[in-house]
Amino acid sequence: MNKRIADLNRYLADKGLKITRQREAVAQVFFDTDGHISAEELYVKVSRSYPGVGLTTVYRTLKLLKEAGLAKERRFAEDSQGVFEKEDTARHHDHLICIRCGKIVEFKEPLIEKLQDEVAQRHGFSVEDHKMELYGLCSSCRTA
Amino acid sequence: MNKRIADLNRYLADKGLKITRQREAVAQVFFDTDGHISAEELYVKVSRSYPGVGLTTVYRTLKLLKEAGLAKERRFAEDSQGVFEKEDTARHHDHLICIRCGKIVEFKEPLIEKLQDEVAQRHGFSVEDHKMELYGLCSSCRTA
DNA sequence: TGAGAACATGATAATCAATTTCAATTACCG
DNA sequence: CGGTAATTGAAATTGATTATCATGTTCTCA
Repeated sequence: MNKRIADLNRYLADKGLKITRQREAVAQVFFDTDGHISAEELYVKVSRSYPGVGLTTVYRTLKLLKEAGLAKERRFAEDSQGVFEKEDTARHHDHLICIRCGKIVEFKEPLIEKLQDEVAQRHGFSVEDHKMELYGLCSSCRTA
Repeated sequence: MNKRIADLNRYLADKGLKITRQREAVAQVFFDTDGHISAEELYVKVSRSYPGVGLTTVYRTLKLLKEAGLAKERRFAEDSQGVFEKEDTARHHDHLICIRCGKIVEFKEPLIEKLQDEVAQRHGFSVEDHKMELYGLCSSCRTA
């Protein structure tokens, strides 16, 4: 059915972990979600289709998905809870966030990544990952 | 004595807030600290020179310092603890973080900021602030 | 200068997301 | 199938941060 579910199952098998109803339910709903979702929100969504899955299990499954490289955790505002999004390594992106309405736009800028590598090299670092968030006003909020 | 303490006192006066022993103690120790420090760490440090200042007050003072534009709060990786650093608006910088030893190097790259503005403009955004963190291995950890 | 009003303090309690615990349940290897 | 190790979910716990509140301090203005 789903390539990503298969990826997860392969990861579980490799680690000697088990494929359970709950894990498949959480993963399925997560993979069907676009954009960002918190553990709490995902829990509510999963409960609708597959009642009886606990919040604890949602947290645990998200952790597994991260370990398997299938999900990525983000933390936008400095006070909020973590949110998760599908990891698509082929399409790494950064975020543009409106400080008034909260709108989030994803973008990718290879030139910036190239410069990041250069800067890191200058300091003797190799870059494994990065996080870049631009905070500002979107067009609607600017004219309003 | 200290220009920054004066800045803080001016801010407090403007807001109708009061200059207290505790606020000066926390601010003084904070301004004497280079790099990043958590509220808890600052509390310990303050307690050595000025015993009897509560953790609650350290949190409250750091919040004031942020509001006054004299401190900046950061949250690296997915660590749940926020850290603070002196804000020197004339020298905004980003961070290079070693994922093995935790070493943090600050850097500034005007070219990247120029590109950020361009990307934002393309999406109708104005940029007010940004956060960029590069995660990788420092030279010592790479060769170890 | 001194009294009063407003603000600040600090111990403790409360919050909130996230993790741990643990007894009961389930997957899966042979 | 049977046994064992992994998994589950409810509840308890953690860890960082914030709110509460009675008491103490600062600062204004007469």
